[in-house]
Amino acid sequence: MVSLSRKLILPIIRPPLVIRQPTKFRQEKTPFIPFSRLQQIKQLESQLTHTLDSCTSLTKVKQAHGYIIRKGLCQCSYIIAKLLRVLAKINVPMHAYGVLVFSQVKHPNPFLYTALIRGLTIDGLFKESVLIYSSMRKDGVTPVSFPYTAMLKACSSQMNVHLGRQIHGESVKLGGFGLDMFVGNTLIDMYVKCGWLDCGRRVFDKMPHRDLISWTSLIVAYTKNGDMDSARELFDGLPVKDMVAWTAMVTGFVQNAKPREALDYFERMLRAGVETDEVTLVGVINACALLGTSKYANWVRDVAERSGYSPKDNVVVGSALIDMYSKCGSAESAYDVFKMMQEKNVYTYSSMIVGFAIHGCASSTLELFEEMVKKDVMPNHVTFVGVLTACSHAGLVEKGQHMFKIMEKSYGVKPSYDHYNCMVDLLGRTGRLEEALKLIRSMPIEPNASIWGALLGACRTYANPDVAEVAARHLFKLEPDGIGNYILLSNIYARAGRWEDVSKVRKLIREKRLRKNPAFSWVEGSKGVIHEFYAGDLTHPRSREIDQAMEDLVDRLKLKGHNPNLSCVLYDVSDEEKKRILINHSEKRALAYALLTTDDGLPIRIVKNLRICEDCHLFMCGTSQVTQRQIIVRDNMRFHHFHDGTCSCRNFW
DNA sequence: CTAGGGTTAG
Repeated sequence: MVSLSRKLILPIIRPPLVIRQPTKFRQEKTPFIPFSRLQQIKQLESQLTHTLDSCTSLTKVKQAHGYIIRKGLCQCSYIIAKLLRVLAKINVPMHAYGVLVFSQVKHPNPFLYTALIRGLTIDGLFKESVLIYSSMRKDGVTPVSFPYTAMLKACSSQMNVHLGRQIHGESVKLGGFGLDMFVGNTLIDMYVKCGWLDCGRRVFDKMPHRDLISWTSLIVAYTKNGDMDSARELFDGLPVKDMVAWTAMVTGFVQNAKPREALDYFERMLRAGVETDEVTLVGVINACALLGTSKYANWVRDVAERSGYSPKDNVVVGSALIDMYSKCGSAESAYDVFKMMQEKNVYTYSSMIVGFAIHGCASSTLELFEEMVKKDVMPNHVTFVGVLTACSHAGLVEKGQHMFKIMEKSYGVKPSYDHYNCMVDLLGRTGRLEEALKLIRSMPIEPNASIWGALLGACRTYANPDVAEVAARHLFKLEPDGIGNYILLSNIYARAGRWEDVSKVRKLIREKRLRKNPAFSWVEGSKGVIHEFYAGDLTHPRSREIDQAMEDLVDRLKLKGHNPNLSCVLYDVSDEEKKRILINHSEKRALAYALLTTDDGLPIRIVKNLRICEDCHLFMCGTSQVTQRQIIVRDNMRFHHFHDGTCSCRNFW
């Protein structure tokens, strides 16, 4: 008891970063072998390594093994370990042939055990790895850290913290390297992957020597947890920052939807003279995709080209660029990138297919799908989300149903929640609400909140409070705190004129003390400066001018017969107050600012975090007519291209 | 051996 409590109150030690030293292994006692034979073996080993490396199929590996046996080296752990690593590399399952070859070695060394454990882990054969591990323990093999790291990784993939801890304990007892950098880093990673971040942190704090990898592991753990402040704190304390650490910060901000911070870190990284590679660039490209502005899109493409990563010969950068351009509102630029790419894989095709789909280019989507199949690129679940979405936007119900029916039979893609979602949307969009409900009830998997949400959304468009009530009942059970569901239901009741039900839902919202997310929009002003507008926030330095521009615009719209749609305001306030709330919606203020500051010929691109409301949608239509400016709004759902009084979404969104 | 990455609708 005493020693335990003393252990617990040990102060946290934070030794300085050390540059990694080459690991020292204990020398095993080897039998006497004449020098000439030793030289011969060495030569053979390097020759065999080379042969194994060039194996691309199981047959070739088997041939190589035959040769190894003939040369009398089938007992050599080094060579057999190499063989197992090659099997893993060419995706041959370990359990049949690999285990057989392994079992022929009488005294496997730790590296051979490690290779087998790793291979089994890749195949997801956890029990088998544990078995191999215990037989190694029984053999009393000279302890080195490799097999322990491999086992910790296996435990992490199985989320088995308990066994991981035990194995770590054994590594401490046996070899005393329980907190060396490899084992420690893997242990941190295991804790983090299993959601035990604080334990990971404790290991980090206890490690006597840490390298950049320890630091980066933990930084990434914090970013994945949404805790950018802790990540930043750790990162700031890092005396030497390399490309990977910087990239971890950049992508961390991207994953937490903070594109401007991501770009800020990227610039600091460049200023610090750190090199970038394709992984960094993908992070930066994604940041620009989040921003959704064309200027940054072109800028990052230029950066990529100049750093030697052109979409022409880099499939990862190319695919990321396609996704970015379509999210920045330009399916054309996305397709330009697509066309110039030499290598195209499933990511490339899927990105482009989804890109066409969200821009409403259904025929291009379907053509591209055919092309992909013809070129033997196997479509996956994401590809089908794109295809079904395209059918949905274009009202191609039969085509969509057909694709849904054949996706598993012809392409082996099992319909998932995402696909059912698309189908509910497809049916709901054309008003087939009962059919959609029937589909949901026939699902082999339990329908989740987003499925019922898709149905509820369709009920809003078709003002069907009866089906809406069914969907809402399930939704309130699955997501009791989802404010959006209550608002939707209330709007549906309102449109059906069921005001008593409206007030019932409003009361529910009040009782649950739910609050709407703050809405905001951003727009690119002159010189690529991005301006953010929050709903009702009048702190922009040019607020006065924006107000003036807004008044002018409202007057011009009134002349054309555009009136505010007061039913978009869910609060019980006077009509005047409703008008005031509507006119302060963030996208309207962003629009007024853009009209004020940008050139006439250019399209106005607005990005907003929530779904655009009906009143703003109408307002944008009207403005595109009276000003003859093209307006592109990206909301959290899709793109709206407003042109001369109409929207590309055909008023379904 | 251990750290950063590309496609998902409404």
